[in-house]
Amino acid sequence: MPTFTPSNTPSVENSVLSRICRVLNAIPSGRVVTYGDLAEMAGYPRAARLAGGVLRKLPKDTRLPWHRVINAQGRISLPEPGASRQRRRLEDEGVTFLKGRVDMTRYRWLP
DNA sequence: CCGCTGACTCTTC
DNA sequence: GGAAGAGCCAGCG
Repeated sequence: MPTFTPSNTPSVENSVLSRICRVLNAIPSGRVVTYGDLAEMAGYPRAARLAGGVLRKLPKDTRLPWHRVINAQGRISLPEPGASRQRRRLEDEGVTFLKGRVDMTRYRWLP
């Protein structure tokens, strides 16, 4: 979670980013969600691209499970070399890929 | 206020 | 199933 100071009133950091991060932390290991799901669960229906934008700006060393977010097709949207890292992390958590795709019916997290 | 930009999605061919 | 086009939404210059 980012650190806030009462002085700065970040439009992005506070609302969107904090909500996204909260949802992100709630995703169990070995499960995945789509960008659309992430945005919706954060309170921004149909703002899938927004979710992607937030993830893109996360620091490389973040502890957040950013790798559990994939696109609606079950594919990784992150360009290389990130894609390889993401896939490896998911596989480490037990998520299997079939023909480059994640079996959404089995791993998609739906609270 | 305007216009452009995306780790996106959905619908149609 | 893959390509193409049209929505979508908030942030940013």
